[in-house]
Amino acid sequence: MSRRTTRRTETHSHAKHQHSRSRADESSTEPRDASERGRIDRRHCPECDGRLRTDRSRGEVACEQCGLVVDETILDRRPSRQSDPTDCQRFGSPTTPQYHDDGLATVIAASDRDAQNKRLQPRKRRRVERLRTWNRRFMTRQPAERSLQFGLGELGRMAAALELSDSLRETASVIFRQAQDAEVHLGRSVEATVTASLFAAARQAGVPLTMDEVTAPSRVSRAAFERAYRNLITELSLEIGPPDPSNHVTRFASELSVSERVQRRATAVLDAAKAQGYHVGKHPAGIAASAIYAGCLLEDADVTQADIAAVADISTMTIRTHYQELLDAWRDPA
DNA sequence: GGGGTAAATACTTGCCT
DNA sequence: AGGCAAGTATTTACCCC
Repeated sequence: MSRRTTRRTETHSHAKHQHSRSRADESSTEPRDASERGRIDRRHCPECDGRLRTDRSRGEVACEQCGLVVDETILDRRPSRQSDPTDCQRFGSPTTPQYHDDGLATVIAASDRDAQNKRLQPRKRRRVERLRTWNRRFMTRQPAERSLQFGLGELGRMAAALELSDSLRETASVIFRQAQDAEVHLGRSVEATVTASLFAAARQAGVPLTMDEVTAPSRVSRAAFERAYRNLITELSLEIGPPDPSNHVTRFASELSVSERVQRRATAVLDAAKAQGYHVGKHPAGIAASAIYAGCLLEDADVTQADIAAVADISTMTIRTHYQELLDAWRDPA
């Protein structure tokens, strides 16, 4: 993996920034920049507050000061080779970590015609057939390459079954490749590692996905998955925080159609509690639901514990056990 | 409906074989 | 890889205000 990814792994917590920002970049309609170094971004680095620079040729937004890559999925909007035949730097499709050969396969066409679309001579045809066979064999010859190909295929299948975003799938692909490089799954099921990569990517991106949900479309047992996940975390030393209840707050709030003020209160209460680590080891949905209830009390909203418990799929008792402590944490920040 | 207690159950973790 | 025990969190049943 490149130096860029190294920097990224150290700052896993910025995964969220990548996702939220890439969309903004793709939809950007600002004029192209002619300079080679790229233009200065309006935004600032989330880590050191330095200036961000967009480098179209590399397809990334990076901090000038500390080098943190905030986004490496932006579109290259320079003119394509079609509009400038002399520009050999840009040709073919963009590369993607989702395929074992980065999407840059050399494929010998299946038809028996040459570039001028003329039929090949029989002798030449046999030769092309032989080349085709060997090309196919070489592409997936090494076992590692084969399991990579299989794994990424599985990953795509599961991501589709779980209806996950493309960016999440890309993150999972990168994690799976790192696992492959580190030989995490030697002697273990590739599928378990795939499932674990997907789950790790979801956790990093703050996507509320439970262990049961990821293992559902997978053919591995829950126990095998858990082993693979633990191995993945330790071997790649991924830093993954406890599941973040904040993601649930937004969802529950909209399902309950509570006011904007209530939601803001709930978020504030939750942030205070998170700062004190209150949420660690507790059911994220339970904490989120309790924060909403606290928000409703503070704003005098007419929502019962039972209403919230129903949308959060938890018991009213859980709300009662948490909301007082959440309010205490909010009133008396550490 | 809100608030509580006690017991049952679920889940995690560490340890052992 | 599986079983067990201990600890913690959550749920259920039930009560009172």
